[in-house]
Amino acid sequence: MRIVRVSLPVPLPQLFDYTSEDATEGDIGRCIRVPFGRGEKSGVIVAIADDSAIDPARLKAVRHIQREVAPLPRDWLELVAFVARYYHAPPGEVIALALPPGLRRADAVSDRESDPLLDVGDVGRAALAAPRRPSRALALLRDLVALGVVRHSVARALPSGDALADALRRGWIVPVRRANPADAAGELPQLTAEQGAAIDAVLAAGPGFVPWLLQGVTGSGKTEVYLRLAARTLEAGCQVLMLVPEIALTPQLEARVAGRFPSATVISLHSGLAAGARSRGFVQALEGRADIVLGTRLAVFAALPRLGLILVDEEHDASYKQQEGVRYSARDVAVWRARQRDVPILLGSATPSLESWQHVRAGRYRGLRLSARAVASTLPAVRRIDTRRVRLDEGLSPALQAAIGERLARGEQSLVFINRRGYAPVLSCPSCGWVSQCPHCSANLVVHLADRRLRCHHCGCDSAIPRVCPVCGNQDIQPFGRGTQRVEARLVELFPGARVLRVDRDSARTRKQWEAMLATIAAGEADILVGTQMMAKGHDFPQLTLVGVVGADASLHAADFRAPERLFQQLMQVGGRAGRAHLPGEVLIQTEYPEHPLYRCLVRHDFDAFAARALDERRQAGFPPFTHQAMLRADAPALDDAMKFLAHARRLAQDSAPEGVQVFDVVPMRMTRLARRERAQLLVEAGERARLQEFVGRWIGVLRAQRLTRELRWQLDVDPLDV
DNA sequence: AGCACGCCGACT
DNA sequence: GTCGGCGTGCTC
Repeated sequence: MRIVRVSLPVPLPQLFDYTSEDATEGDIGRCIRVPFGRGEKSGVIVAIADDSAIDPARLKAVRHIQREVAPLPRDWLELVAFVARYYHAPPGEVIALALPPGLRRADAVSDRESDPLLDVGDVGRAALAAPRRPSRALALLRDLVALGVVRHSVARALPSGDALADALRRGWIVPVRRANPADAAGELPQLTAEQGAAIDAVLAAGPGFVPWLLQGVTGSGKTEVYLRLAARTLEAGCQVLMLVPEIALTPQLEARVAGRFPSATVISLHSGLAAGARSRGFVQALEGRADIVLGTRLAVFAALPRLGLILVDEEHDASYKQQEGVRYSARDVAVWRARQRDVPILLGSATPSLESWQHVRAGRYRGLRLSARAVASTLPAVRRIDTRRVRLDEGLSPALQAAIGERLARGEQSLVFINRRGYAPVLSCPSCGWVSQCPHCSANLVVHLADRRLRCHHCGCDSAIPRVCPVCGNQDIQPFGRGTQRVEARLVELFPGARVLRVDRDSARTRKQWEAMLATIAAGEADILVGTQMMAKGHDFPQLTLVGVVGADASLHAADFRAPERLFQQLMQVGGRAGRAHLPGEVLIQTEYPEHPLYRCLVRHDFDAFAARALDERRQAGFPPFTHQAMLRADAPALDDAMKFLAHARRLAQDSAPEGVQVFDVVPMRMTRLARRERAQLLVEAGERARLQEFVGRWIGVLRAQRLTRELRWQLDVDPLDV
């Protein structure tokens, strides 16, 4: 009789012990079902022992150990334990987030049979090409079993008759993705000198852990560098983990990777997948059958026995940070993982995060540069339009209008970038001062004229646009300010013959709509685009030669110390959309502060100067990356309750805070009210990460033991992005 | 987190 | 006399 130590998805920091007749060390890492309280739960075995600190009478027996799937390897359990430790989350919660939900259930075999977990590989492809006579199919299936391509249990479970076709229809057997013949036949693009140098540098450094930051301007061919390095990794028999910010926005990348490696198994992992597909992909990675795992932040938790290289594309992107539950940064976890597994990691971006940039300056990461565009000859010309002394027409300056007119005459595309969707950010009554406030949030309801609604962009609540002022009855209520819809409407009036296309979260709600829009733009069936930051993310629009930036000044004076970094990144990314292929691009930035250093750096495409300056400011102000932060947030229906809890937490912190750890004041959050709850926060900061970690660990332990009033909730955010 | 137990107000 | 509110406490 042995003791199995189990991590369960409950918000408790400890492990739970159970008895088992037959458990062995080989079961460590296996999914398990155990009785828990009145019911039953699934977890993961993290250790096997001979005795337990718990009274033997209280120990319950294991229900079922999932032995059909390979156990999760040690390094995966260590990774999960690290994330739990670093982000101060219960280990079981981290496992719940890292494992596909379908897999964790660990039910009996019947469950697995409905799950398509198999991949027929090369042999399977041959089998599928064979005539589909039932007897022949069954014989082939027997061969596949013999070759170890298909599992016995599943092969046995197949009904007789047209077995193979049936298995395929039910998804028990999944054919390997067909190679894109065009890509496989086509020659590889010629590398630029810089691309070649970057690849050589990474290869020369060998297979061990080296963190690289690849800084490459838009269009410089970062993806080609990733693909060449991936190819070398595959040749060496290793797996590649490639993280991207949002897979929905990058359908071409998926196709490009799959097309480039026709004989490799490429799987994608993201939250949009159906349970079966996600489990299947995870198991393929875990059993070493997947060669390339391409995915969003959750893919950083894929188990990869042959891992040889990690790639993080657009490493500065905020979507790598999970903003609820366990608030981990997939980019940071990826770096830890590369070190743990002693493999190289390449972080790529045109506009690196200041954190990664500072790592290069300090010599902790090695820098690589791609400063020349691989296809177009030059970077776009960036110009400022001083809007202090010009008359704007719905936000559009005469110079921008003229530039759009020129593009129309030449048959080229223009993009007006305005990072605010809807028609106008607020509806207001000029006579009594009423504004359209959200009843649940400290935010204004945005006017959506397209579907005649007032909508809150934070809680989603929605109401009809009133005809008269709800307070004084004034009939002359006005939308103030402007968003994409309003600019779109004006552009239609100004350029009657032009095809104006609005691209924002409202017009491209689904992946299908988004892809349709990309196709429309690529086919040249739109002349003027009006778009939000959706348009800034890595897409090539060969006919786009003008980007006009409207309303950027707003973020110049934002309270958040990261606002300038985000603005610069965004403008550089969206500017990069202009002028690829053979047409030179132009970026026009409307501003009332043409001499602002941020814009001056932008005009020169000088990320380095911007970063150096921003980092100096951060050093002087004592902000990250020169200090390390953890944020405690609380929310309740009434602000006072949240503030009181945090004040209590603050007293506890001050009692135990060591030297070098600074505890700030409790303050309401900038957007205090969100969805009927009021929120406050408490910042803790330290010069040394380890010191902060150690202190926060003890502090959170004490906080967990506090009893709370019913409606109060709190969470901890290590390395918060918004402060 | 669930999910029990447990002790006080408005209903068949 | 009961249904049901959510405070409190436990889960190997």
